[in-house]
Amino acid sequence: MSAIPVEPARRQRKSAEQRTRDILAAATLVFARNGFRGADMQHVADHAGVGKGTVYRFYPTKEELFRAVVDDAMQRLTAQIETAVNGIDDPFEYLRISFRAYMAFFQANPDTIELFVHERSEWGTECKPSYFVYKDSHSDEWLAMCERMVASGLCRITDPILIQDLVGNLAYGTMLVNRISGRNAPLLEQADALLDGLFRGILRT
Amino acid sequence: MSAIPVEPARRQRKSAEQRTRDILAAATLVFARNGFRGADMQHVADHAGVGKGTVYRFYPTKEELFRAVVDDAMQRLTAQIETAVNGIDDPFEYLRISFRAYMAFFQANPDTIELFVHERSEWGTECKPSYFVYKDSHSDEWLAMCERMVASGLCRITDPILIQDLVGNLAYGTMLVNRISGRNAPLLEQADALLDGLFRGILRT
Amino acid sequence: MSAIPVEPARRQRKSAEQRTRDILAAATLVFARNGFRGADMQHVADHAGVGKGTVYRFYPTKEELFRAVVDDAMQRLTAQIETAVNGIDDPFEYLRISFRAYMAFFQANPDTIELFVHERSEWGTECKPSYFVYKDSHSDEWLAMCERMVASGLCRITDPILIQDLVGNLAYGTMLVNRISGRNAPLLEQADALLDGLFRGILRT
Amino acid sequence: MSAIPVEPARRQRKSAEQRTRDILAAATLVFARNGFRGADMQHVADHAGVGKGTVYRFYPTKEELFRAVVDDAMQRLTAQIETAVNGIDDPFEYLRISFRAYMAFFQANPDTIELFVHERSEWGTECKPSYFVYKDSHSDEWLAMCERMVASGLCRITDPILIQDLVGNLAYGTMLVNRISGRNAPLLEQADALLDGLFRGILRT
DNA sequence: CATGAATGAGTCTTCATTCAT
DNA sequence: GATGAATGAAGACTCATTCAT
Repeated sequence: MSAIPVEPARRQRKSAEQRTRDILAAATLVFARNGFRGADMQHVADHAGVGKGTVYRFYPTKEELFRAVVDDAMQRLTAQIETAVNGIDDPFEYLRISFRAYMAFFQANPDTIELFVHERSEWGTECKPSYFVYKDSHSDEWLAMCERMVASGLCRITDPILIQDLVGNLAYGTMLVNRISGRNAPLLEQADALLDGLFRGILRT
Repeated sequence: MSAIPVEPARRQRKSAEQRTRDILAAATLVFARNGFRGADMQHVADHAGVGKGTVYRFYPTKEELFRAVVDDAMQRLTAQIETAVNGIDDPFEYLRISFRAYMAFFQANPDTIELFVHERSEWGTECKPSYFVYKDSHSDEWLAMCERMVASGLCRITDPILIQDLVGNLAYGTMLVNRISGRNAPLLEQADALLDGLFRGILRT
Repeated sequence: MSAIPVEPARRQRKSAEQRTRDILAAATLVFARNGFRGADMQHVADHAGVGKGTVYRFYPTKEELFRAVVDDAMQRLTAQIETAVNGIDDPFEYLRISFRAYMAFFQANPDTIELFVHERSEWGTECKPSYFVYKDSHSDEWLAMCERMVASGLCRITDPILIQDLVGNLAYGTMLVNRISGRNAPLLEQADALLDGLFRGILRT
Repeated sequence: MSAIPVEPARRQRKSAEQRTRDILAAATLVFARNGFRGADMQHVADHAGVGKGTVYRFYPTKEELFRAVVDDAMQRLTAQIETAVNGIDDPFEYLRISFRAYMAFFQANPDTIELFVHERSEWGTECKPSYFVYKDSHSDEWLAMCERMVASGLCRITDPILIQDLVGNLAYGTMLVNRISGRNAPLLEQADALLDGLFRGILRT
C-alpha cells in the first residue's frame, strides 16, 4: 500500500507552434467550461501538459490568453464560412450557404459559444465582444449582398438593412437558443427550415 | 466639556419588505455591472445602505442572492408581458403585443440582459438559465397560440413549432444584438419592422 | 497518538489603535529581520496575532506597511532626540545631548538600522530614504546650531557646514559600523569619546 | 530558392577569463541596480551577452555569483588603496592618502556602495558583510599605523583604537552619506576638509 | 560546451463568510 | 437584530534552477 512516486513526466521540448496549439486548445476547454474568472491557470497548464511557467511564456497574462483563445475561435469561424461560400456568386445561395456554415461551426464548436458568453460577461460594455467586432468588420460586404438581393427584384422587403438585421438576429438567436436551452436539435436541418421560414414568411400572402 | 457624539448612522428601522427591495435593487445593479464573480458583497451592502451582515441575513449566500435577483427580474418581465396581453384574444395580435412588451422590457431594463449573460457564464450547462426555465414553463401556451395561428388558415407555415422557434429565436437574438452590439436603436420601432418582416417574408411570392 | 485539534484562537476584537500597534510591531520585527522582499506578509500577520486580511485592512499593500514601519521608527527617533534636548540652549551641550540620544536610540532599537538598510536596498536611488528626508527637513535648525557654535568664537573651524558634515557623517558612520560590524560596544560611552575626539581633534596643536 | 539563414548570434568562442569578466561586470551592474532579490539572472545573462546556462556554469547559484561580485569589488578597492599608499612611510601621510584613495574609489565606483547595502540587507546578521571582513582583516596594520601616530607624540589622543574608530567611522559615514543622500559633492575635496577637520579638531584649544 | 525552453515552489492580494459586540 | 471587523482559502504571476538539444 505504499504510494507509487509519480514519474515527473520528463521535460518535453516541442516546437513553438505545437506548444501554441496545445495551450490554446487547453485554454479553450478550460475557459469555455469555467469562464474567465473561474478558470485556473494551473488547470490550463495541466490540460496542455506543460508547466504553468510555459503558459506564461506564451501568453503573459490570463487576459491575453483569453483574448488569444477567442481570436482563434473567431478566425476558425471566419475561415470555415469563407471556405464554404468560396466561388458562390448568387446572393441568395451565398446567404443560405453562409447560414449553414455558421450553424455547422457552432454545432461542431459549442465551446465557442461559451467563450462569447464569458467574454461578454467579463468585459460587459467596456469593450465590444469579438463576435461583434468581426460582424461589424464584415458589415459592408453583408450589406452589399443584401443590396444585390433587393436589386434582383425578388424581395418584398426593399430595405437591405432590415434584411441584414432579420437574418443576423435570427442566426445569432438561433445559435444561442440551441446551445443554451440545451435542446440539442440537429442545427443544420433546423437552419434550413428557419431561413426558409424567414424568406417565405409565416403568413400566406 | 463633553464631546458631541457623532451620530453613528443610527441603526435603521425598516420593514423586511423594504430591506428586501433595497438589497435586491442594489444587488441587481452590482451583479449586472460586475457579473457574479466580479461583484463584491460589500458593494451590494453599501448600495443597499445596510451592513454586510444584514445582506447575509436575508440571503445566506452570494449565490442565493444572485438567484433571487434573476428571479425578480424574470417576474417583472413576465408580469409586464402578461399585463400587456391581458384580454387579447386574437393570436396574431397577442404575438405582436407580446413581442413589443418583451422588447420594451429589455429596453427599459438592460441590466436584466446582463444578468442573463452572467448567469449563463457562471453556471454554464450545470443548470438551465432562468430565462429558459421561464420560456419552457410557458412553452405550452405559446405553442397553443401558434397552433391557433395555423388553424386560422392564414399561415403558409403549418408547423406551429417552427413558428414558435422563428419568433422566439428572432426575439432573443434581436434583444441581445441590440444590447451587446451597442447599437442603441429604438428597439420598439425595430421590433415592429422585424416581426412584420418575419411574418410577411423577405421574398415576394 | 491522535492529533489534538488546534483551537482556532477565538476571534478577537480590539481597538484600531491596539491593532495598529500590534501590526506595526510585528512588521518592524519581520521587515528588520528579512528585508522588504524577504518578508512574508503571513509572518507579519502571525506575529501580530491576526489574520492576513486584517493586516491588509490596515495597510493595503506590503509597501505601505513598510513605509508605515519606517515612518514610525523615524518618529520615535525624532521624539526621543527632541525630548532629550528639550530646554537646552547652549549649542555645544545641545549637540552633545543629541548625539547621545541618537546613539541611545539606535542602541535600543537596532531594528531601525536594519530597516534603513532595507529601505535603501529596495528603493535605491528611486526615492530618498526616510532617514535623509528627516535629516534634510531638520537641516536648517542643525545648521543654525552650528552657526551659533561658530559665532561663539570657540571654534577653529569657521565653516558651519563643515561642522555639520563632520558631526553628521561621524554619527551616521558610527551608528552603522557598530551595528553592522557586530561589535556590540557600549555605544553611549563610545559616543562621548568620539564626539570629544572630534571636537578636540586628534592632533596636538 | 534557398532562404538566407539568419545568423543566430553565432556561439561565441571566448576565453574563460573573458567570460568571467563579462559575467562579473554584468552581475555587478544588475545586482547594484536591483539588489540581490530584485536581480533577474536572465538580465545578468543578457548583459553579459551569454546564455543563462553559461552563467550557471561559472557560478552555480545566484548567491555565489553575488559573493563573487562583492569579492571582486573588495579586491579592486583594496588594490587601489594599496597602490596609492605604496612606499609611503609617514603614518599621517599614509592615512591621508588612504582616505583619499578610499573616497576616490567609491566616487568612481558607486555601484560598490550599493552592493554593500544589498549584501547587508540580504544577509543581515547571518554573516559579516565583506566590507567589514576586509576591514577586520586589515585591522592590525591600521592599528599599527595609529600606534605609530601616537608614538610620534604629535597626537592629543593617545588611544590608537579611538583614532582608528574616528577615522574609520567618519570615512564610512561620509562615503555612505554622500552616496545615499544624493548630494553629488566632489568627494575628494570634501575628504581633505573632513580629515583635516577631524585632525585639527573643531574647537580652538 | 552553450543555449534558452521548461518547470513549479513561493507570495501578495482579494473577498465570501463568520461572529463578537 | 444589525453591524462591520476579522478570517483564511484561493489563485495569478515570477524567477531560480534544470536539462534536452
